[in-house]
Amino acid sequence: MSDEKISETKINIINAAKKEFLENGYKDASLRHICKNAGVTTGALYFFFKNKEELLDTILGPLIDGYKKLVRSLFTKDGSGESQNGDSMMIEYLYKNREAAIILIDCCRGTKYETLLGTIYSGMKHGFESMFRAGGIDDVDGKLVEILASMKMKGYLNLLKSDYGTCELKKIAQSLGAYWDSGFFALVNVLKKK
Amino acid sequence: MSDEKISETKINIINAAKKEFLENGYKDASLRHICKNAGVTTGALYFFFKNKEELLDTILGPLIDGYKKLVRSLFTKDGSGESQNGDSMMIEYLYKNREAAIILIDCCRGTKYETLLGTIYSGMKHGFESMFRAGGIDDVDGKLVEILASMKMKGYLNLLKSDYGTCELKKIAQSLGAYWDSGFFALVNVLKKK
Amino acid sequence: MSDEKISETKINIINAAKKEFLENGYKDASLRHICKNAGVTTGALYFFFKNKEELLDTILGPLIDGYKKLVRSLFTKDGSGESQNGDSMMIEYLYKNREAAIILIDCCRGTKYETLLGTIYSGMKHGFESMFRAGGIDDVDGKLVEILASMKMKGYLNLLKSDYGTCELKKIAQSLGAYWDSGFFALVNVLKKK
Amino acid sequence: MSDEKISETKINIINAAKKEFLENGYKDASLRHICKNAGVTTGALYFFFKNKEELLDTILGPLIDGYKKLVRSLFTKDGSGESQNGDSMMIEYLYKNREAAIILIDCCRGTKYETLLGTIYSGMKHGFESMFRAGGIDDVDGKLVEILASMKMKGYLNLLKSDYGTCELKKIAQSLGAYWDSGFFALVNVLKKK
DNA sequence: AATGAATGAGGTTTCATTCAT
DNA sequence: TATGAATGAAACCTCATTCAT
Repeated sequence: MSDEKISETKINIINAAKKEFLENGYKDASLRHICKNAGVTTGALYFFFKNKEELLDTILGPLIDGYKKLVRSLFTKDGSGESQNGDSMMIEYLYKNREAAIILIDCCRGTKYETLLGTIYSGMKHGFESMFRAGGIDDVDGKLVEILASMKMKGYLNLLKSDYGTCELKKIAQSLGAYWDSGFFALVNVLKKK
Repeated sequence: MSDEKISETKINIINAAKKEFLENGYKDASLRHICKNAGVTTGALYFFFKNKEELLDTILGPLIDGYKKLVRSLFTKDGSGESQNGDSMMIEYLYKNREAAIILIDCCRGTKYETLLGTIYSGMKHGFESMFRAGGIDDVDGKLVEILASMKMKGYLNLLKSDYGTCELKKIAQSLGAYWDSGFFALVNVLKKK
Repeated sequence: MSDEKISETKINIINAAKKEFLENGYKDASLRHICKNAGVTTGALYFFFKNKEELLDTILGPLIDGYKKLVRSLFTKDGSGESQNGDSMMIEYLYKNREAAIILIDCCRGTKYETLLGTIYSGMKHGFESMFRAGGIDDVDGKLVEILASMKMKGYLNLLKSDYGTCELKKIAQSLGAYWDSGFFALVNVLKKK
Repeated sequence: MSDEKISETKINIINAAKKEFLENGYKDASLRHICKNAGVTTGALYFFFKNKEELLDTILGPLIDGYKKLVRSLFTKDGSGESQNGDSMMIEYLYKNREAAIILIDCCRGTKYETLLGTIYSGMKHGFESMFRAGGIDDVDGKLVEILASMKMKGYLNLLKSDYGTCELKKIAQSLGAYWDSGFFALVNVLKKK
């Protein structure tokens, strides 16, 4: 449908960059290595990308655009933004863009994307807090919420790193959902007794 | 008992190194910054440490020795190595050596300690697998186990990063224990039905 | 008379190059910037010009041809080449080709045109020397002459950088002429006393 | 008297840098060339200087400090700051620091020192304007003043580039002084008639 | 007539490391 | 013990230039 032809070289560079970012993180990724693996010289890279950061932007941009769109659509459907169904849609979406998603979550230390990740964490924490309130707990420890959020994110991350087919992925995601839900309700009960 | 007096300079270097490793990770840590913050020159650092790696070894060595000792003692007491009591002892131990523990878990990308971490993960996974077997599930998905282990480790890590007192730490650890246990049993039930 | 139609693209490139040379000097001028500002790609530039140097040649060539012609005509009219009238004709000529003239005088550090500038300086110095001889001074210090010449050239240069209309320009040029002449004769008197 | 020993290597680097700056200007100066000519590697340069700019600062700093001190002392002695005596003291001072002075005046395009040069030009222009007022001309053309100032500065610059002894320098400076003064008064007369 | 892609050298800077003293 | 000096490789990036189309 689209008649934009993306240069093969550019694709090679992007793929080599993805690999390098995944292996070493953004900061420790070497443009030289990327170019060598892509079979081009440094100058070629700089024909397609203004600098290292724009290379990262090119990889993460589409992922983030889609993510924002998905979040918006989830929020307009139901006010919570933290429904179980939303979770599964999110997982499916991220899984379709696995490499970029892993880079965003796990390989962006020290970049501007840390801020975005922080925002996402905030959203997750708000979700947990409203669930705690729904369970009758108003003064939940902030650090505990943070731990829960980070664990959930870590779960997502490792799910992305796996090689499941879409079907098996759903099963695992459901298993994880059961784990999280039961764990959460147990936690609520423990906290209520105090 | 020991009459080895550790030079104050060495201590300064180690402390500066811990801070730098925590902030930037091992690879992005700059020996120059460490030396500057320690108030010494590079030559001094290289008098005490053969190279950057040995500096990391010095920081992580005691932690790892103690860890191995603790694991051995837990295994000789009861065969599982994954008892609730073992968990809490482990948390307490790591919390006593928080800085080194965080460095080991979170700041060693690309170093030989990734292997050790892998071993620790293996241990955790074996623990989970034996618990699954005890719950009547023999063929649990390896990747699922890995996700559970990584989430638990992430929980530990964030616990270590907090600033709880020993007393509060226990409470949080218990809460997390409840979360993990309930989640786990729910998971067993889900998997049994299949 | 001539039926050579100069391509619009070529003109755009030349204009963009003039601007860039004026702002940054020849050496620090970037062909990329020039092309970007001209709205073409590097390939287009290299279709019209063999290299960066030829681009400069194209800009300075006509100026220099005209300059040589003017000098010849001045020399054939009267032998001095340094008459007041010659000065004013020269100023007018350069003012008509201001951009190129400024580039030649002020933006060619490290290029072959430094040699030409040197030749021009030599001409000016010969003029001064013959004026000194006419004033009865045969052994004037060469360095002093050089300073006088460089100052005069700097005066020209700043005149070119101004935005005077032709009429006002003449007034200023006359003022400067008075300055130079009076200064020169005072100088002759000082030197005679020694 | 002073017991600060400046490393020989540092001196070599500074000398090589001065030469390179003088020949190519600051921007086109190559640190690689400087290091090669100083007989060291790039790393050595960065032991002594934070970056290219600091290398320039080190060369120009003392010159500028002395310049400011001299200006202050001239202003406190007599209010004008533009006396003939001040001129000659300034020339002598600059001549003692010729290389740095030439670099400051002629090799700093595009650096922060352009601002300082601008300030110096402003001072010169103010001096000219007050002289014009003293001569009965209140509305002198700003551009004309600028041309006069730039010519004077160019005279200084070429004086600095010469190889006179202190004694001969004074003579030349006096000759130039006569040139400038007579020129100036002639100019005043021309402007009065209008 | 002009584009878009690619090269390779060189730019400034940071790094871990070494070594004479 | 520790300093200060120096190395050389590698980092990101820009440049003038070339070439197939």
